[in-house]
Amino acid sequence: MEKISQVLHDDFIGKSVAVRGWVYRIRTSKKLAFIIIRDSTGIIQAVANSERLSEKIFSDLSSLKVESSLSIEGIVRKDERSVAGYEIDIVSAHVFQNNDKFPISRDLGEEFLLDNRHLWLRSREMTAVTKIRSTIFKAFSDFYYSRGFYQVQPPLMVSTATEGGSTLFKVPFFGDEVNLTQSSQFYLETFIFSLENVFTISPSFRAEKSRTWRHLTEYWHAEAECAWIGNEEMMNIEEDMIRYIVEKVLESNIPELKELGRDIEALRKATAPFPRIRYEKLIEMANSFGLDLKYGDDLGADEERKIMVHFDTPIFVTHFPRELKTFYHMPDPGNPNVILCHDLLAPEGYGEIVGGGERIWDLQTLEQRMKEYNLNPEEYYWYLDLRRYGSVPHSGFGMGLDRVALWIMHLDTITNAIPYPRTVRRTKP
RNA sequence: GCCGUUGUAGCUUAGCUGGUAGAGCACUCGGCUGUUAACCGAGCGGUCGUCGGUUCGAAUCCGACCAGCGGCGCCA
Repeated sequence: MEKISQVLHDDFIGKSVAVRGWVYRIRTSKKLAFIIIRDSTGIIQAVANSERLSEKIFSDLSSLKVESSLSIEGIVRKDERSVAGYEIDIVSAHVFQNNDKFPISRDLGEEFLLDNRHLWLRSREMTAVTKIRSTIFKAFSDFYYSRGFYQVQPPLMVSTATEGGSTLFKVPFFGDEVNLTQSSQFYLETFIFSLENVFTISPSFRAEKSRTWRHLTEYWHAEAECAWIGNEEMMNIEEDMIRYIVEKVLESNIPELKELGRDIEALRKATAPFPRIRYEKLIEMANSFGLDLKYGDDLGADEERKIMVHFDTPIFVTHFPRELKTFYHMPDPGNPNVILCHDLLAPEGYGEIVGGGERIWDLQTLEQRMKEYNLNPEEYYWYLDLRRYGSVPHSGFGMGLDRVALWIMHLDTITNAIPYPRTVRRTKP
């Protein structure tokens, strides 16, 4: 039994092969049936010729419908007339299931395809998306393993908030209540005292009623935390990591990128060095692009889009004003009104994909900041304990892998970048 | 939380100023072809989101309700 992509080579010409898969397209006539068969590796055209097959087999094959499953044996021929350039003359066939009409045909609406995502998953587009995601997820882990990081598994059910309490999902818990995690950062920080450098890929949940092209309520959060390093060094590592992911996709997924119509040269440009721009400089720059921002304004989706069409690579934006970020960020010793943090904005208008920076590691400063944010120190006793026993400078980041996938594939909405999107209005299929 | 929009066959849709519905895809049958999202002919398939109102007459106008979609904010 061969995989279809294997068969698409001159080595197989004239040889007998067996492939199995699903009917991708079928066209029939009295004497011939053209069946395009799909498996996980690709598509190939097979021809059933009534003169060479028994009447039974020919009529069985002719009556197949899209997505029927079968296996065939036949002789490979090079043929310009076939979609993939090669063709199999069917000698024998076995039909596993000749199904009823497949619900998905052409000219379909976005909503219908989302309702039928379990079936649409078989489409060439979704196959390309899921293959590229696989590369991205693997590349992320591989990168950190190669740097000597440990992968850790934080809890998903938690009793404390990381960002704001209003966006937490509450889940019943033995008569009590627990939250679904929004970020594993605090737990990752607990690991650095034994492992120093750690990462995780785990889901995060946000109960924000966001209805935008780049928000999911359940998304794949890639996070890392490193002992002994500061904001600058953290950015160096992230830059290498992003570049590694893009390179791996370019190495492994050119056919899939083409399938999605991705401008591959534009993606290749993203592997150049990433500019680092201080927040206040970025405001000036944005205004020179025609925006109207003042110091202290946060960057909205429109602003990020308008800024990022001017860059080929992602850019780091650093030194945000304190008020724009949450409590655990380290103030800049040179200017305590700004913090040692960074956002990474993806090019081609995609905007924020990473948020990170140096963490406050001094107990007093952290306690004071928590007071300013009205957080109860008792709930965070374990987080504060980290600053009591052998505290060290450290930095980390969180990256939305689905957003990275969205940008790398140049799709128009995040729901197309994940197989089963969970949004404020969708939990099916 | 705010703003905007849509609801007509399984799916994608046409239907302007009111005269009780047309098409493409899918499916079935037939024809034809080395076909490429094939093509040609026929068939199947719709109480036009729901309820109420105006009218001789409502998919079309009005009202209420229901459901869906898009964008912003929030963030990754």
